[in-house]
Amino acid sequence: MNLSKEIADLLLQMLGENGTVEIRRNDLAEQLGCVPSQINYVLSSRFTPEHGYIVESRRGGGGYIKITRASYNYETLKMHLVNSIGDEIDEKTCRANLENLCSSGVLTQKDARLIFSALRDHVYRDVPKELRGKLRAAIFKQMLLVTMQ
Amino acid sequence: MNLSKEIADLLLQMLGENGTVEIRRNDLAEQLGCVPSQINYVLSSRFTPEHGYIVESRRGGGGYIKITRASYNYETLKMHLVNSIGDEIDEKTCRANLENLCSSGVLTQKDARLIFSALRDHVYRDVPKELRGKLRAAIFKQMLLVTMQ
DNA sequence: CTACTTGAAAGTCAAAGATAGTCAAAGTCA
DNA sequence: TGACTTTGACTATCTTTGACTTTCAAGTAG
Repeated sequence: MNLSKEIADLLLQMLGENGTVEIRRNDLAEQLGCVPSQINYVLSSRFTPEHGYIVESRRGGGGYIKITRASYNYETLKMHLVNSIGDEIDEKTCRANLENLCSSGVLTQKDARLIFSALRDHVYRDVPKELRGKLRAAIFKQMLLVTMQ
Repeated sequence: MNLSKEIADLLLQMLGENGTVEIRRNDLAEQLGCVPSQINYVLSSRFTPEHGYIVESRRGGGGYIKITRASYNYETLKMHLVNSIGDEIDEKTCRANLENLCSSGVLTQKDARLIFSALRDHVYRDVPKELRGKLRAAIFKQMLLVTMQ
């Protein structure tokens, strides 16, 4: 298992039931034996708003990083989604969106997996590159509309 | 016996009872004394949805390739189905197939509607005509495998 | 009180490292 | 000959690291 995943798992565990943690970046890095900026990498790759998290921080003496699991209501989620999909979309963003919908209980794991299977890169192998994103977005929206109706 | 077959056999053995393996491409290649891309060849020629497998992967540090076999009970049914779809398919045929699956209790109405939404003609407007059928077939198969998993 | 200084955080970014994917040329075998 | 296989150069993506930058709180001088 790689470092980033370990860090992410640790943070997830610390988030726990409460859904919030506050860390000191340098302390955590030392405890884990990595460079501090690795923490930033993990945060920016796995604790984004699309993944359903809000990250706040403060520099200087007494600085901190605070992670909060966002709990949106159904309407907000829908609006966020509709706005975030746009004209084209890539596999990664689809996955993040679906995970978010899942963890907030809007979609079941099963539906999410099903939808995702239609959005996987390798399915679009034969489609001209410049079309892939557009087509994926069209299919994604279509399916979301159907599940959420 | 050729290399590809050996690799395939090894993977099958590793899939074992569990029906799932996770490998590191480069390690396996080295262990087998072949180039890494040979693994990709085996996967794309023998572990396709038509064969009843789902392949996921990730690049970069800690990267992996994960192979999952669709569950044993449904295997025959699924393979039959997926294989009967062929290389391309049109909207009407998809609908007929889905209705069939529904009425024989293999799929729920809800799943069928969801799947169908990704196969509708108008979604493929911008795709070159000669590609539509192929793409639709690829997506259909992928989704069927995932729902019936 | 205000302005400046200083040290303690966190942030940014780009280079290097670690994997996997793609593609086409060459080889093999029925 | 045609389908399948093997190979390797090149590409794409994800991770790790560290040098450098920015921000903040607290202390200090005027």
